[in-house]
Amino acid sequence: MPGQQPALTPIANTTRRETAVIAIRRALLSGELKPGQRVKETELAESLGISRPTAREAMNQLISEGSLVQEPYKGVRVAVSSPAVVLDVAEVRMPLETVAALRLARDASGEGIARLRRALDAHLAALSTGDALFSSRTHLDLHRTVWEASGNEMLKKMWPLVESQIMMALNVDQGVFHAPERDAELHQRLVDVIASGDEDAIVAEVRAHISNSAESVVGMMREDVLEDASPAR
Amino acid sequence: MPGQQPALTPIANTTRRETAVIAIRRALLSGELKPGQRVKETELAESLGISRPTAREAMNQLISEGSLVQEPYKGVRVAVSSPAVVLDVAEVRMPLETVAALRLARDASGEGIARLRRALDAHLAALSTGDALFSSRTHLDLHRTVWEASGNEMLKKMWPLVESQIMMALNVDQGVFHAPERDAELHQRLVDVIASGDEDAIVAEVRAHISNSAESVVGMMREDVLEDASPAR
DNA sequence: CTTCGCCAGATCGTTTGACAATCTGTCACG
DNA sequence: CGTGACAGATTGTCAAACGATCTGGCGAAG
Repeated sequence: MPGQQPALTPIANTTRRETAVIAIRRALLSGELKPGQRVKETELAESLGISRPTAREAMNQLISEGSLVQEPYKGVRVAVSSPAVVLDVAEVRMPLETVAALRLARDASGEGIARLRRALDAHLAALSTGDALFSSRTHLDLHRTVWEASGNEMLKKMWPLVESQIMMALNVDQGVFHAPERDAELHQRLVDVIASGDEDAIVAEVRAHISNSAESVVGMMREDVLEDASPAR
Repeated sequence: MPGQQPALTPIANTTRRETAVIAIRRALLSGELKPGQRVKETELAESLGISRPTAREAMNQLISEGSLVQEPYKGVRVAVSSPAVVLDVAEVRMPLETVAALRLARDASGEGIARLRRALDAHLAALSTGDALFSSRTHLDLHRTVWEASGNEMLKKMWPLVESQIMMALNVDQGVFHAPERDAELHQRLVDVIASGDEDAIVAEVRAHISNSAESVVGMMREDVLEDASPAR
């Protein structure tokens, strides 16, 4: 692993299906597609200006990632999270993101940490714009960098599943309360601890980061239930 | 969670796509489809007696699970494992399967342990038939039971990704050496330790089970490379 | 009033057929 | 030998049609 990016990278084919997947993801992240909402092939195809089979393929991909949920013959809906699921995700994320972070910390080339620093810079910049949608994306990018830069192929394969769950949690976060300064501090600290190489500290920080985040989201969800009669929702 | 299975369960629709997925999985597990082998839509459709789009959907699902690998416009191949990947999978499996096993052990209803016992019985019975393919399937069933009976929704979602990697490892195992008695002993012990409720022992046993299995497969792969000139391959 | 059966409409699942897009290999020419 | 053109193979996409399934509404019977 030479740890250097080639100056010229191959131009990748982008299929219309992939473009559709990206568009749907954007709609999910922005809240245009809402939890529980019905997603019909024909409508989606028309909205995106693609054929129905292509829409279907894009939907199938997001179904496999967990952002959409399908029942045969009954259609597709946007996945809905719940406090129990958020806690399940956190339970799985803690050990996995710890594995990833430890691999980053142990990588003598420092390439992974450098990538993580860049992702942090981007996230901090996004937070300072006050644009919640933009910073949600950089937030996801930051965590994805932890998983991908770990170099563990299995973690890379698993990331899309995890991302879709985090995306749902971020939607809850955005919808209720947003604290950019707090977010910046937490992620700055996470990256600093990983870069420190102190493995015990990394284990503890990753755990706390994820656990606190999940508890926060669960708390917001439970407040949502209490004020479910709100006309704004 | 009442912990009881209803006497009558809804009749599930099985789409042709799902039937095709199952058939392809069987071909992968049996070795009919070999690592690195090209899988063409038109041929697969003809072999399975389905239309090309349906074959395409089945393939896409297996691509998302990791059993098949796709490059746009260049086609699909059966995924190939490698020592590095096997070790990556083990690194991820150890904490996750530990989480699952601990949840099983902590479940006061004992339902998960009962399911696991049933899966073990099935696996032991399969091993005693001497049919390697059949026992590969029950082996996968047993580990899938650990993940699914844990009750963690995220683990359930992740299982297909893990299963496809284990399936590749089992193919290596079958192709080289098979030790039913050893297999039976290892899985009997794993289940017994989980059922014992001794959490430290569970952590250690799951770790050893997965780690030793991975090292064994890696060893076989490396022997394969050494004798790669063998005409039987 | 309740329950059941029937039917229509909507949508998903699948098939057929065609064409566009891309890749790969071969051949001819400079 | 290198380059460009072309053909063939396969994938990606589209259009259209039909089969399969589900859901809701309505009328009839008890």
